[in-house]
Amino acid sequence: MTASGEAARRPPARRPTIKDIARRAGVSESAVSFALNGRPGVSDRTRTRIRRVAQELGWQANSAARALSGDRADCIGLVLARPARTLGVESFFLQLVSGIQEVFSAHRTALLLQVVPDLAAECALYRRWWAERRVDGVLVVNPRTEDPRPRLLGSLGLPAVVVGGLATPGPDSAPPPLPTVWADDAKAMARILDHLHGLGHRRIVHVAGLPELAHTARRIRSLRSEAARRGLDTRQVRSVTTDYSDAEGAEATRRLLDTAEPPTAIIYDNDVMAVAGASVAAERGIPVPRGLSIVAWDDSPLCRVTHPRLTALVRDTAAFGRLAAQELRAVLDGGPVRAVQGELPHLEERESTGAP
Amino acid sequence: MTASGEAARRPPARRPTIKDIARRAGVSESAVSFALNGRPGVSDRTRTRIRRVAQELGWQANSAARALSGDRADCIGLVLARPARTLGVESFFLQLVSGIQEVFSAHRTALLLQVVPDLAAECALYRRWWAERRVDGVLVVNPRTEDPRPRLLGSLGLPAVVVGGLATPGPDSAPPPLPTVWADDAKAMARILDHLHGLGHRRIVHVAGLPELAHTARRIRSLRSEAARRGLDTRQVRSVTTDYSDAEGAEATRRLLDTAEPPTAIIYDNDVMAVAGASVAAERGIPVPRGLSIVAWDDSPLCRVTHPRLTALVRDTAAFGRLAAQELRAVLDGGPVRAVQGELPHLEERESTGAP
DNA sequence: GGTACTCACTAAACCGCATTAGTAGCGGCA
DNA sequence: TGCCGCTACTAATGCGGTTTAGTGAGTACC
Repeated sequence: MTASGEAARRPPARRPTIKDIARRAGVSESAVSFALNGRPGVSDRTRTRIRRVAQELGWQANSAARALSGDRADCIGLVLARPARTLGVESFFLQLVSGIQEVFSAHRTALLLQVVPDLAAECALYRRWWAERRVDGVLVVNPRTEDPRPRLLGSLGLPAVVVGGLATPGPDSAPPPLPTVWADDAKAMARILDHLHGLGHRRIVHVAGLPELAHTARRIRSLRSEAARRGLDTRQVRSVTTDYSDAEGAEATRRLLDTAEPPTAIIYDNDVMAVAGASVAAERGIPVPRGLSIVAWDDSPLCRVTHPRLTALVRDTAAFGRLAAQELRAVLDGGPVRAVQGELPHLEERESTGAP
Repeated sequence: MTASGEAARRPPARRPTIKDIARRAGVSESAVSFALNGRPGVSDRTRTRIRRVAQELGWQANSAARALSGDRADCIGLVLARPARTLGVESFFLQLVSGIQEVFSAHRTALLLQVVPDLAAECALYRRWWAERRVDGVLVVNPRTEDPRPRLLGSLGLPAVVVGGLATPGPDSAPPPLPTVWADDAKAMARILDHLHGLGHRRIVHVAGLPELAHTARRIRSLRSEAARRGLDTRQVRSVTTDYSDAEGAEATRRLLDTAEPPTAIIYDNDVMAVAGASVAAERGIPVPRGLSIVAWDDSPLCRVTHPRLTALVRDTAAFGRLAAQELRAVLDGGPVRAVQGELPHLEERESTGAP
């Protein structure tokens, strides 16, 4: 159903160019360019006058023209390769984007965001952006254990920063390392185990996310080594993987609770699964934390609205986004390839964890 | 803490231009342009040959050059004016963005996303994008009851589509109407009231979102008129407003339950507040739905992980995004200013609603 | 056989800016 | 007086496309 209206399109105001400024200030276009870009070649008096005229006209450089002559796009890209199904359950991405923006908007650099169905589409998009010179660089999220992206971006020469840990290179020879910002999942996992082990838990299961993601692998590895270090039985302290959805989180919980020796504590890799797990416990009449302790990896309002409230690993995701953005800026400025570590998350102990 | 590495920057492959294609195909640059854009002026034989060469070289038009000469940016913008605090609690935006992308990526048009703190910053950004010719058009979200954006965008001549209902014009004279895609909140509210009233509820409160948003006003108005139509007491069927956060949702619920005649049903304007409300009921030992029925406006995994699961108004947000994107495309193609209606949401009846 | 017309293509201008290569004017200095 | 070097500018070129204005060859027509 539509209601038509008049197009009523008044001719839009013409956007001023440096030519307009030049004419109005009585100087050449080059003088204007020098003046506005802080280049030498004009007197202070003239520079001030030109700047005032530009201000009056509300001039802003045409981004296309600037990109064409300057060989920059003043734009960076972020691709989200995700099945639509799991999109937007977590607050993670908007927070991250928000942090990224904070840094780049200060540099008049825009953020191109694209959601694609899978990794192949993501790679194709990088190729296109590169060929089109759409972006000056990209932020790569969700690094995988076998990741084709570092190799591709390296060969294209498209500056990139990997967000969330080092992507493990693919099988064929050594790809160029990409600059990275990462969180210390090992220490975070150790922190959680300290907490649970200290409370007396010996049967602890980690309901992890997608197995192909690098950070999932890191967390699983870390759980195993931390368990070993504490002399815990690795059949009773282990990880299972899911697709991050509430459905699989609940399903995994049911399966775990149905075993002969069910875990006394479960660590969920995101907030949604943790809440789903708590819900399964409630459905079975298992008291939390007495019958089952629950930890959520990543805090959110969700963790605070359940009963009991969920103990959660709190990260400042926006800060992580800022860090990633700063690193990409540094790389664009010709900085070295580095691996920068984000701040260590802390465990917010709430009522969902206690002695078994 | 950082670990340095070698810059190891191999000289990136040079990106091919039409000049390269022209040289290799033995024709002029104009011929290449004609051939690749489907313009007349080259024979079919030559056209095919040029296309093959372009393919071989992996050529893609430099977006800046095309934007400069074609006076388009092949890019649309979306600004999110939100305090960082309330960012990303709802799944709404990523879903919307995902739908928008689907349409625009098919047209090789990119999406520029920016998060800003407030409306003033949003307006400033529109001005800048316009002056910089960064975008061909924008999608305006969260229309307000008194909204400066239609007037601004109209005066700039920056094509725009308002997502989520007609923005009520500001006080000073009539601003140009903007094309819109909207959801019928009135019918949706009527549907919810049908359900609750049919179950026997007479004291129904609507915990709404931010009062300055146009859709909040529409829902409040609609609740009032629907209540009147059914002869319900408007002191017992009413709305209260919040900032959408779990905290205010919980707080509002507490206040409501503390009154002499507490509501027997509450309608929450988002999923997070609904879950928070359910949590407050649990904390007070009020059984849901026997002691309190709960409806969430917008479904999400959250509504399915609580106990009992929440009755929710289900909208296909990605589809709404697609619709908005299609409308903006139409406007960019010179279509008329219209108000297009999205599909009517449906009420998913779950266990959180029942007879009082 | 000359003119008109079409076809397939090339040359050149242009989009708005950055940058490089001049150039005019002037003071200093031998 | 002539030359140098500096300042403050202007002219011209290029970025990579699109588009307009030619241009030469071939064909149709009288």
